[in-house]
Amino acid sequence: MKSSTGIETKRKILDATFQLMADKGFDALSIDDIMTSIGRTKGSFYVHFKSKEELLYEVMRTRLDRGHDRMTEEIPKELTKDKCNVRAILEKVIAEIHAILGNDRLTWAFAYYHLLIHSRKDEFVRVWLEANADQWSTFLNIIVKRGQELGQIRTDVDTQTITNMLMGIVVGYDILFMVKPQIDVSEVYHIHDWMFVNDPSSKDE
Amino acid sequence: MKSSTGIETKRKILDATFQLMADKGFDALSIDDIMTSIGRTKGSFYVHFKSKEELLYEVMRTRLDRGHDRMTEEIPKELTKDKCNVRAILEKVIAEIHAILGNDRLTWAFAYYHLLIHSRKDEFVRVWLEANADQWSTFLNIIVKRGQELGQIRTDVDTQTITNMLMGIVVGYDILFMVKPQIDVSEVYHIHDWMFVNDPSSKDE
Amino acid sequence: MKSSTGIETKRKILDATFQLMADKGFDALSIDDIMTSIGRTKGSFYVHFKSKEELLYEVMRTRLDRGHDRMTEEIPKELTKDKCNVRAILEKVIAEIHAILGNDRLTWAFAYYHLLIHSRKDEFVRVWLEANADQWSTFLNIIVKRGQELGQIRTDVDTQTITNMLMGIVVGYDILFMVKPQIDVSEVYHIHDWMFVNDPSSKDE
Amino acid sequence: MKSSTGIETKRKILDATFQLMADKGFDALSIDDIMTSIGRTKGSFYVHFKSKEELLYEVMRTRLDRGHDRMTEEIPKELTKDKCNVRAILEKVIAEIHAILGNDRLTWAFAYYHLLIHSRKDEFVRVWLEANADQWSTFLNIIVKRGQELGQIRTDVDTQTITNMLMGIVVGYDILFMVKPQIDVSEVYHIHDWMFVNDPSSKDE
DNA sequence: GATGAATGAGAGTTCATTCAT
DNA sequence: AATGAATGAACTCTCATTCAT
Repeated sequence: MKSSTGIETKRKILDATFQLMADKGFDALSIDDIMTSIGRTKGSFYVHFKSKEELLYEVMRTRLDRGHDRMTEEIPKELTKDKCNVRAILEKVIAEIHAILGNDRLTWAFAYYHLLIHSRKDEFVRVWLEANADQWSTFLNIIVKRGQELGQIRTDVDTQTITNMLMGIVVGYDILFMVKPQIDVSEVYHIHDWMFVNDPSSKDE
Repeated sequence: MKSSTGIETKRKILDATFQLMADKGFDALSIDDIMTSIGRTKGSFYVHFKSKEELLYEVMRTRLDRGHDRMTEEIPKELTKDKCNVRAILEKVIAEIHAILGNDRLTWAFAYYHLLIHSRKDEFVRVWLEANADQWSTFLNIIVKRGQELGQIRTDVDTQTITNMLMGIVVGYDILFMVKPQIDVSEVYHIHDWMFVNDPSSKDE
Repeated sequence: MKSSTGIETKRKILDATFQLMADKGFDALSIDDIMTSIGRTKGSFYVHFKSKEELLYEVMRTRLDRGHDRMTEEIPKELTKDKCNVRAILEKVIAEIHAILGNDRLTWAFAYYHLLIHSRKDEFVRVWLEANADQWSTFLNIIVKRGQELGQIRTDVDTQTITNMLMGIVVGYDILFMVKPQIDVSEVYHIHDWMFVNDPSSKDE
Repeated sequence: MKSSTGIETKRKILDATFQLMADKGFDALSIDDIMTSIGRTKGSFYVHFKSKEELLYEVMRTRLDRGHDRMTEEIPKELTKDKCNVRAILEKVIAEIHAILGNDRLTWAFAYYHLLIHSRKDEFVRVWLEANADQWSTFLNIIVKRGQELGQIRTDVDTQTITNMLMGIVVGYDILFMVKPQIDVSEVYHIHDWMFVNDPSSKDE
């Protein structure tokens, strides 16, 4: 097993790290754990990464950054349409997030909270997390504002506040889910009953 | 300072651990860190605790369990009153939580998420967290149900779902607060605009 | 073997390091080597030193700094005497150095040259070495100048140049000694035949 | 730059190693350092050398052995002349050494002392160093003896002792120069004032 | 000739834990 | 109740060396 593609091994390391991170957290995860799990030895880790820290950054870049980009292109286009259904769009967004997370939901949640904790001692991670949150906030803010303009979303609450609550409840459910995996995450859709006005087409799920 | 009450030192250790946990997390926190911070030496730690693990459990017991008890006695009494204002009660509950957290808000949040992560590898912690969540859930569920009975809280959404959303949004705001400490946590009160029906007395703060 | 005096173990580490340094050099010397040689385990090294680097500095401080101090007190007093024999004084100085080195001559030489090499990458060591050389230079310069004043040392060569040659030949012989341990280091005394003028009482050892 | 002459690359490796040795020492120098510095990769090192050890020997052979050969042919011829000026010859020898060292003086010095230290654990290096010293000693001894025969060099000191002091002071100045690069190495010529008798044409540089 | 992925031994360092004092 | 020396396992990282390509 002397030779394999560098890129392939690197990808395996990134994937394994992401999976294992959720279990033990990044700090408690040893390079030995990672490399053993992909059938390589400790020493060869450093062929692909300069340090464990670099590995973390790469995991964030390749794993957590993606997904967001996929949506920020189409959604804005749909919003500009004259007769658009903001609630439908928002549900699509959330559904797509769910799709991305898929069965890895818990893994993602743990990975994220590990980052959160890691951010305390790592400026780079802290900045990245905040930027990431800002991206989502900006993105959702656009949707909410459009909903208010079209008279579909209530206007008695400030746009940014609604955005914050939207984000808050989504991540909040993640936490509940971490504590009680049997919880029904789709309940989160009920927030729509509250933020959208006179909505005859009842929701499902 | 060679001799002091055992109980006093033990309390100091518990307090210091809680404070330091927020910064570095429980795992990254060394016994040396803790003992140095209270002016004692590493060796004497084991006079008070059998292991680092036991320390964690004691922190949870003495720090995180309390607060809850303080409320679960008075609130139910108020709820049984004929003409009670459920919204006012709920706001009192949240205000009281805020009071408990006080300036340690971030500390609490980090401590909690450390536990969350720790729960992955520690059955004891996992069970405790779930029990803790259940306590709160049960407690809030009672309030919400009473609100619905009195016609103060909307009934088109299931009692437990409203409870879950209530909890979700509260913890969700904590997360947002961890990422962006400049966020206004009191926004969370707006959820009341949504769950309570025809409420003329506008909210505050 | 759980308990011993900290100071005792620390001294053992310093001594062992000095001895072993001569063999393998400081870099090639592992902490395991040192601790095993004194019957302790690697981990306990860090009870006494913060790092391997600190160990090096302490070795320099406690080993290489001493000796010099012993002389710089008496010699100057002797020099101020009206009828002093500078050659005798100089020979005493060199004899005393030899006495300090004793059977550890090779060890000292190797330790010193390891430092020399280490100085390339360690500012602290570089500065220390230069300061150490300056001390000796200043010390010898005083002796030589006094000898010239008294008409005992030739004045056709600059004071500092004589000092430099004196130092040069002493360390030079150390090098020769490293390459060929059978060389007779006491030959170095012949330099006196050259620097001192009309000296009837010839001398070799 | 995929393919080049093997010999060319080998020479590059030898040169780079010599240069880099002075900075970090041979042990601290990694094969990666060397190969990167010449724009090749680690793996190809083993096309040219069997091991790192072999590299060291080759550096010694090709770098440190030369220079000596250049002189040992002409000088003896000059010495046999009836009316030869031994002092002039000796100065020529030293000047030539200086020329060989050139601006690499410090590099040579460090490289040499690394070897010195390396000799402790490597029989081959030890033997080579001793042979090298013997060569120089023999060579200088011939010059000194001839100077004594011609009455140009003092005879009150043993031939070999003068030779040793000559070597000692030359290498001694190298050490001083390592510690204090601002020192004037040409001072070393003053030893001639001492070993040569009634020399009217004084000399400094 | 050159590449670069992989290896495995060993480095310095940290740390929970033990125990004689 | 407190100390601090000692332990040993685990960690991140380095590096000479091998080998399929």
